[in-house]
Amino acid sequence: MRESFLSLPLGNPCLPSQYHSLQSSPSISVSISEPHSYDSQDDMRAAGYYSSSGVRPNGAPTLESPRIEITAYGQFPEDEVEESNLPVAKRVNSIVTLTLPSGDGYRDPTCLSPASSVSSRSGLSDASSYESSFSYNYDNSPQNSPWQSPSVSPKGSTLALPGDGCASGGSPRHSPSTSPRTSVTDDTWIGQRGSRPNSPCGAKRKYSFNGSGATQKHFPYSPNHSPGPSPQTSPRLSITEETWLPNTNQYTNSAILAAINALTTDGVADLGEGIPMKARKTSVEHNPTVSLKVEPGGEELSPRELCQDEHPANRLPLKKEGYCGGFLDVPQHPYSWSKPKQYVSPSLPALDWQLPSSSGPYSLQIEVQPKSHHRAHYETEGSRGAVKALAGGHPVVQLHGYVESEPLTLQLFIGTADDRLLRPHAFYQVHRITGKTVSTPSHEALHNNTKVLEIPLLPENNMRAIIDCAGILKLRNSDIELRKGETDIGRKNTRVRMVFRVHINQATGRTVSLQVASNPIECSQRSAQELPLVDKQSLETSPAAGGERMLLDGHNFQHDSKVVFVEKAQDGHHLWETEAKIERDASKPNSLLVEIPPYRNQRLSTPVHVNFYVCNGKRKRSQYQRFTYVPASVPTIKTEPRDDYDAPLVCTGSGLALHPKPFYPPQVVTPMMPSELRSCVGPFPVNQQRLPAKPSSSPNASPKLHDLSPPPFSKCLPPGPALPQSPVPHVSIIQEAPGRYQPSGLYPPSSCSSSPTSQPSTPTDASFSPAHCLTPAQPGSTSPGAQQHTKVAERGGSSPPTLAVSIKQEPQELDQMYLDDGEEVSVVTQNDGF
DNA sequence: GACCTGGAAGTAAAC
DNA sequence: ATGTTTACTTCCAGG
Repeated sequence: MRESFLSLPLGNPCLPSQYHSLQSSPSISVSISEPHSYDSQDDMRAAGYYSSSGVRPNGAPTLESPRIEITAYGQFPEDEVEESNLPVAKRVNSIVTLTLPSGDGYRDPTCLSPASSVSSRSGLSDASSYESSFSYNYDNSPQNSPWQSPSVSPKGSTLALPGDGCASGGSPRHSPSTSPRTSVTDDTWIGQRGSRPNSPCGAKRKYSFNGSGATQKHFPYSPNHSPGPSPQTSPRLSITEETWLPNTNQYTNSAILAAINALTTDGVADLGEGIPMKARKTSVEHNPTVSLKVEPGGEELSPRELCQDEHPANRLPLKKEGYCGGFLDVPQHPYSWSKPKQYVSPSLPALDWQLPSSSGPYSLQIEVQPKSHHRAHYETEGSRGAVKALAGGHPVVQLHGYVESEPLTLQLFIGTADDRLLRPHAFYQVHRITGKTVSTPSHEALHNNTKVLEIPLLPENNMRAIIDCAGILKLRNSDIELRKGETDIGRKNTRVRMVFRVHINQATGRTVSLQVASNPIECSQRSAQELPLVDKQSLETSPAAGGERMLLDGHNFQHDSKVVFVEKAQDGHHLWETEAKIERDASKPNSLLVEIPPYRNQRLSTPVHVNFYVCNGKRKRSQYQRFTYVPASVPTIKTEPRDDYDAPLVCTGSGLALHPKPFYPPQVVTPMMPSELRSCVGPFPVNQQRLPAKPSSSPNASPKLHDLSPPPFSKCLPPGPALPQSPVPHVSIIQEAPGRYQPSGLYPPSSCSSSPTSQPSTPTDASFSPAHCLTPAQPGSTSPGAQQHTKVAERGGSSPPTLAVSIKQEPQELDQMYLDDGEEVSVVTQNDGF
């Protein structure tokens, strides 16, 4: 049973001090503050992602615009938001009051579910975990994230209401079938889940049994959750909303405002946000986030349990599971955690900040990359296991250069893998895996609606962790898209990256934050089976004359696969495109032997960066891969080394370097400031810049779209350039103990500014402002633009009008989407410019 | 019996 | 407005 979730505003109690306040009611206060400090960063993040929108209204001002919207104040974006939606008072009370008895609750859950859902199962598990877990309170979050609940609930809810299932939801949605989404509010909730499900109610599905039937199946889930019958009951449900509310309270003021709206909405309805549906949903969803599970007993979390996340906002409930999971050994257990936690400072950089992978003596590296494909599981499914490594086993992450005796906490969350700056993925959440097969202890925490898995990094293990405890949960697109601030589209947005972070406290009182992102991971069943994917290319460069053969290693290559080389202008316009010859006889499902086509201009004085992709048909393209034509005199370079290219970047860590593949655009890089830097800066930049083409990068993306997009780079922040490589180190964010980040230096505030805007800061974050800026690096960074956009657009953006507009269109192809993003970028730029 | 998986049916959204 | 295709979710079943 899950039980109810309580909302936890807090999230992670762990950090007492800091967070506490939050928890208590912190939120509110927090929020307030945020505004001030608000660095954009945090907010941005928070906002961005989550709900933000609601928030914005409030404080945003500062940030302003664009991004701000998103932000809500609270860091807890989602939660907040949602919460916010609720009026504060209400919330609290509401909690009580609100409780949506069943229906809503459920729905909310749904909403939540999305996010939450994530957990949902997890949640379940969580719970268990918690239990097992022990120690830490972290969050107790009840399920962790509210999210979970949602999921469950949704269905459950539905179930519950058999008849209406939906009904319960009452809401409109109910008609589940109908268009769930439409009605955002309730429906949404309900509906959402339902959405497909809708069917549930009406649904087509056969499953249904009894009348209500439809849902029943859901139960299954619920089963997990609560089998419960009472649909309503399902813990989740209750939890959700109610929970949320309460929690919410804690959250930010802005949130409150939002909440109010939301609440008012009603719970209704919409308040004003104008964004009815989404908003509500959002709110709802958010709420979920917030909520914690209580029931279970202990699980609930005490506030303390909540983990402390950095941002208050972030802190949401966590799951705690114990280490248990694995057996293991692990010395690590609880204790270790605790220590680590210490490190965590309240003001940790928002998850969407770009951080370097190395700084000074420290270097966070992914020793073993995850496989390029990992089918994520839905809340309605059972876990599909932990992400594995290409060669078997699991990804491995290690912090080099750390000689202290204190253990640290390695954070892991699921980030985006598009062309934009790295940020938490709205449609995927990390899922904690426990069991006999798991040797690494971990526990979940929520940061602004983003689940973060915290794993101990122990000196005795050489600060090396085997990531066998992380799965990936897919949230329903309909649930996420309904969120107020969410502008991203889930459709075809199925690539993610595992993002690892570590925060190192230094004697000086500062905290060095490092981040590394893995190679992209395709998470959809279909994409994994059908889309061609290039894991490795034997050549990175070639003389303009071409003619050399390049071996591509990857997946899903077909006899009729084509390899297309493309050159795009920064603005996305196609400058050149040609199909390379493939030696069919030498090609296999996992490899293609390609003859490098001659470049359009045989007289090169400088290297020219182009892209190529493998195409299995109109809509089945791999991501863009980088390739460089060099003047005849320049020797070609073999790919593997990739580092070459990326090297600098690499440092940063994210796997960029490695990525043989696709470039991700900046994003890949993103992890680190570097990326940005890159973009802006010299060497890489160049490449990257070209890469920009990437936008199109998405191979898939239709060129056309790309074209539209403005050149990302242009936007690069000015500053960036200067820093070029060193960047990394500098990039790293250092925050003072107090919690605020200071830029290590490099980044000019200016850039920050942009970022801020773009991102919504979270309340907590606020504190950082300046420093964050750094992080934000993104902002400026070339990609930045994109990133910003991203955020803006995606998250929340309030963004600039422009962005706002753009919003979720389906990308014909993801790439395109991203490309579109590019557009956003442009917009962003504007924003930046204000 | 729980957890993983792979495969695929059913549904909704995009063309 | 309708039919087709594509992508997303939910189920099912086997290991």
